Amino acid sequence: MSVPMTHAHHDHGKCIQNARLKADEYCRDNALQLTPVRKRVHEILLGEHRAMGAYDILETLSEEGLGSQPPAVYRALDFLQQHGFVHKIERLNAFVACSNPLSHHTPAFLICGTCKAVAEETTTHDVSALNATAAAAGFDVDRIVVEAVGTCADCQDA
Amino acid sequence: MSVPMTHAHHDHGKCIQNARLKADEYCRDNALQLTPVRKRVHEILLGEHRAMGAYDILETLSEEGLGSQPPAVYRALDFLQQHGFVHKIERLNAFVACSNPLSHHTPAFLICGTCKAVAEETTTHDVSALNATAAAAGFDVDRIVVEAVGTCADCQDA
DNA sequence: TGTTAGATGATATAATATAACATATCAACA
DNA sequence: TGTTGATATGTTATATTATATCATCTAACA
Repeated sequence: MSVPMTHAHHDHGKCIQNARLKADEYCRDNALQLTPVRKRVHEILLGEHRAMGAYDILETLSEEGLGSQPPAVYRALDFLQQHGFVHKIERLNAFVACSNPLSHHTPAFLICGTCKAVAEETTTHDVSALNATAAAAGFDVDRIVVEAVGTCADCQDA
Repeated sequence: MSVPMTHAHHDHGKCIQNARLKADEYCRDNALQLTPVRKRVHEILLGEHRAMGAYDILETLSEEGLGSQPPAVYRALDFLQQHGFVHKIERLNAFVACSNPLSHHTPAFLICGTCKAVAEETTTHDVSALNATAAAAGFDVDRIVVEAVGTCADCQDA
């Protein structure tokens, strides 16, 4: 599994630090503005390591004086998604930090319906199979979403 | 491709008729109530052959005196989803009639971002790959959502 | 006939997301 | 220097999607 479900299974601090550095570097190299709001939204998501609703994020931003209205957070999320630092979990209308940024992958998510933890997997041949079907139909694929909803190991135990 | 993107490519009337009969039969056999609202919602979705928002469906229901408030349509949709006659397209917060009901499949959808047409594919080994990964992580999968967003052949031509 | 289970009616509100327009910042360049 | 253009943010309002809650109805059946 590329990313464990819980914090206990990996060095969370290191993982966050790494993601932050990658974002910094990428934005510098590509003349993108990693503004305070954008940076902070990224950090908040990295810190949680699970799917968060836009309004949950907004609450934190608001407390910190970084914006109090929905557009603030949605704009930051758009930016982060666009550049691959954040994924939207369609099933939950919520967002997670990408655990493997800058790799242009098609992610698959394991979403725990109980605790909302989200594990990001890298898809393998599955996507190419769908791509082939699509191509046969003359369908031009932009983006593929793969989401599995279920129960994570921790929640099964409990 | 299991289902063409447009009406022109298949006998739409037959396809609708078949789906209706299956629903009738299944509900009769399982002592489920295929009430007028439920039946009508199913028909509306079958007739469109693309993803529709709950409030679009509600508008039609309302005109026909079958219910004027959101719960009416959401309840019908819940019922139809639960029994496999309708799928929710998470990406669009919209609903489509299942094109292959009663087969307990894990569908994959090709969603045209332009015309909202939705083609339902049957997934192949892709899902089992994800299931294997999930199992390795001790994750118990309930349901898998596979959605590809892009442009259908018709919209590319135009 | 009373009870119950499933369905619907009705009211209210929650949760998610965007439109539209104003303002600010800052770098490029005439 | 001052203007312009591109990008980001502020602000107000509203659109869109979805659910909670409680009342009522109806048919089956003990």
